[in-house]
Amino acid sequence: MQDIVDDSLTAQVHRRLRIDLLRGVLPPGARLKVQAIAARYGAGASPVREALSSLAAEGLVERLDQRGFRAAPATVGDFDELVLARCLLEEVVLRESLAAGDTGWEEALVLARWRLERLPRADPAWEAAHAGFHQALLAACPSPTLRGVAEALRERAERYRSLANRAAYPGRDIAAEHKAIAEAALTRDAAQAIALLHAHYRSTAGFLREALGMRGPGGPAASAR
Amino acid sequence: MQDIVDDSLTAQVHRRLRIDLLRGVLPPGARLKVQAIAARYGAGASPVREALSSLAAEGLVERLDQRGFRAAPATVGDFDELVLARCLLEEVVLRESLAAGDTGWEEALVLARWRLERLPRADPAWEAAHAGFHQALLAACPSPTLRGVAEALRERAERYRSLANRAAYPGRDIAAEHKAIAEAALTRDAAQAIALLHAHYRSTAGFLREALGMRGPGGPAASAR
DNA sequence: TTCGGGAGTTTTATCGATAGAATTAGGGGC
DNA sequence: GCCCCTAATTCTATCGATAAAACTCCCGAA
Repeated sequence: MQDIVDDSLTAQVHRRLRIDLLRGVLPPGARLKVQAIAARYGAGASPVREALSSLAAEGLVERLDQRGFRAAPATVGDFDELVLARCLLEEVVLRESLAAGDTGWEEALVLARWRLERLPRADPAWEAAHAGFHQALLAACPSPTLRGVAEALRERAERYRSLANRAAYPGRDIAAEHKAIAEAALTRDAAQAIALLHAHYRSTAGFLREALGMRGPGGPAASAR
Repeated sequence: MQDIVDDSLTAQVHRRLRIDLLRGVLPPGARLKVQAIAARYGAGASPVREALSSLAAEGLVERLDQRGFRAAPATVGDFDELVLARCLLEEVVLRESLAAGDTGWEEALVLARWRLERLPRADPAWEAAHAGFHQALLAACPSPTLRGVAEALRERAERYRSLANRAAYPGRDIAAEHKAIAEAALTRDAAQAIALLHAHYRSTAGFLREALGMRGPGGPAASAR
């Protein structure tokens, strides 16, 4: 048969817009003209407008006074702040996850790492597996709200990664980093896991900033001991 | 012409809906019929629908598959999780704020506490002053994103407070609690400030849970219809 | 050439109308 | 008397149309 009950047009547009935004198809700062989008996704103005409103609330899109919407801009400042926010937030979320994780969580984590490990970084499924690994890491944190925020921040970060399309990470062994993080997590060594996670993020941030040719002011990733 | 030409209708509706939602005028779980709201706020369906979409993204409203919107339900489970999330999040946000706060931050904090202190709890301006105090506390955290999340959570918490309308806090000296928190913050005693803040939240939570007559897992606080 | 003023052209923000999905109200069967 | 099925009614999800606001571009004055 066909697709699983295509939900509302609004939902479809929302989903597709989000993907295009995260994938960089719609570059930062690009004006999002309602008519154009409506035509592109085969919908009227109402669903598009609704989807854009949601995305604006989520922060992926910006609303200009009386001038419509545009893709959220990407700047060094925003990026650095994003990294900082992730480090600070995941510090507690990871800690709580380690404190509350049970056997099921451990197994899911092992599985997630296995799936990530066996995929080459070039595989299109790698992104999803990577996201899965990081999610599994935090999955046991008892606050869905905070896990949700962490997830939202991860998405924003992935957008930057897409923008620095296929940036290579010379001389870096990401698999090893993930392995180390997973091990620290499984042995419930919170301090170590957090330190490794932070290093992981900061390292990626460094490469990305480089690849994006971003530099100059914007406020360095502050000090998060 | 400086008729502060209220921004777009969508924005107006959004603002008013949010207020009514936070104030409990629109009780948890209440169906939010587009037409009714449109009529109430003197607008067409489009602006209302857009506003509702945003609010849904913000979590104040829920979207039912093909059945419209309804005010986010309020349950013990949600409330407890909210308190937990606030404690965990503000633990780092407050810590970073204390670490980064400069003289200006200190002065703003002192001022905020002064304003709060001189207002009787019954004064309609108390809520705002209270919000101001807690914001001032976190204001120096270098991550606007996390401050924003903290603020969003505070709003959700205030919604619960409204629902437990004019609940008294017998035998509790809130002013003293604020004073202690402010002092710990000003002396940069992070551990102490965090402990006091957590106690402050948990204490309020206890009274609220009581006042709302919430007990039993997931029990709804209201049933609309 | 440079700057300010319009006229003309896009786009946005909203409205009113309309298929259709859902919910409710009735009427028989069992 | 209780439950199921169909008709009537209520709302939601969308479309197409339309003032109003915001850009463009071209032109003439300095």
